[in-house]
Amino acid sequence: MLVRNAPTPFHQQVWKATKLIPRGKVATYSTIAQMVGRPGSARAVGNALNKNPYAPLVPCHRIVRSDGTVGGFASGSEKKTNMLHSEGVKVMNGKIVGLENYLYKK
DNA sequence: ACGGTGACGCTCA
DNA sequence: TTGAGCGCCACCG
Repeated sequence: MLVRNAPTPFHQQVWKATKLIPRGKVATYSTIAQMVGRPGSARAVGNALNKNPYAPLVPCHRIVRSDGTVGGFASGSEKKTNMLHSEGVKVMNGKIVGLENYLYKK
């Protein structure tokens, strides 16, 4: 069947790693990929967050790209930008200002 | 400095 | 079941 009614361990790790990000901090897809033990597969991370059944539970809006761009989000990148502002993260034109300042690393 | 392509894991139809 | 796409990143020319 290949149709997984249950999420894979990889997904679980992605959501867990995302929830580990403290408020006011952000992380890149690559960072999350390394946290889950799948470096170089940042695509799978983005896909997992997009399909994550715990959308309000997982702060997927804290996940940004390596260059600091918010990228694309399911609920609308503009809304995410607003949420990031509420957390104290400076975002300008869909891009994190001082990404390294807010970048969360393991 | 810039642009385009390859590549990984997972999901959808 | 198989084939193709995705919220990407890194490398190469």
